[in-house]
Amino acid sequence: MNTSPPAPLPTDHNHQRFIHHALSRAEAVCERKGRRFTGLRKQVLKLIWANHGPVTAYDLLKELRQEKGNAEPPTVYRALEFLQHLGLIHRIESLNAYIGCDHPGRDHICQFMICVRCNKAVEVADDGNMTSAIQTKADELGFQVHSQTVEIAGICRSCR
Amino acid sequence: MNTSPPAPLPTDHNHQRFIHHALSRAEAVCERKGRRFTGLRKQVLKLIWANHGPVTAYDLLKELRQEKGNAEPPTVYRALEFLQHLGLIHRIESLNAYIGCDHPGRDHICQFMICVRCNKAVEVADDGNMTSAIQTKADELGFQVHSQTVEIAGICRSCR
DNA sequence: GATTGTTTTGTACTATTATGACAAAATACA
DNA sequence: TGTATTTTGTCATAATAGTACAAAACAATC
Repeated sequence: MNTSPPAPLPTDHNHQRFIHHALSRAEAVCERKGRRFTGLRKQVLKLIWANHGPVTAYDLLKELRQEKGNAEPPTVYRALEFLQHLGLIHRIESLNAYIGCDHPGRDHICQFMICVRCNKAVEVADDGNMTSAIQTKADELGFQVHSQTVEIAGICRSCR
Repeated sequence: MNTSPPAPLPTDHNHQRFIHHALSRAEAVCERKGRRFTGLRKQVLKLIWANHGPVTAYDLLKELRQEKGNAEPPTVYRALEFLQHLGLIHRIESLNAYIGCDHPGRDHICQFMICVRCNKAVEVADDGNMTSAIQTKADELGFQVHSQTVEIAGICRSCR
């Protein structure tokens, strides 16, 4: 995944602003929850957003090493865990990869459509249909839902 | 996962018959698709069914070693890949584990409810609601669905 | 501002999950 | 039976993830 450096897309300028926005949002979330948004955590979140798609922990590790010379796996995994707990990023199970969350802040359900061609993943804004279908099924079974992993693989519009 | 030996449940006798049934079904599927249901593949499928829940590849490797003395990872992974391609087993991404398929034979969508307490996973018989919710969303986005991963974590009825 | 307790980070090490490559064996089939 | 194909064995290594403990940074209080 993402073995090439972040592509300088036409939208790159926008993307910069987007990253910046994500970072301030993150700062606010940390503030609100009384957690520290340390340099390291910020750096990792920034790297995640700088990648135009899901990134693996070891991709991030490489990038972190380029930026700060040293870094070991636990450093990355700890930052990822922190960010994930705060809902600032999501882990995509079927890719062993991480991606920034489009609308963090409150607890939310998330679902991804993942393009097998361009490797992009988009977080779907659920209108409630999927979630309620799942909930209905769970209720039938007497199953108490804690969390859900919904990852749809296929070909995205621009790759068809 | 499943570090303890397969528990001799009260239903164990039924379970034996269940395993047997799964194996003959598998044989039929292979027949129909012109693939070989070799001793090794049968053995792996049997081990999967013998476990009362999702099993990891390395769990299977251990068990395989006990039964036949030698075995290396590729042996297990190859068998798993084969079985998965034929729809005889599913991989549960969020657990890095495998489980027998309840109703193999035709291509089908599958969704799991996974209990975080007892580690059992049940394959949900989708009545179409979830799938159609996903399909609707995909259509909106111009996304062509290839496969889906739906894994709901929580507490099952008997663990509540 | 120094002291102390807590949180975060660095670092070495290890565990777990998965694949590549190639030779040997088994099987299908002409 | 001989030959092509598929499957398996085996060794090596890659990729992903976590433990444990020391050092550093920080927060809170005196």
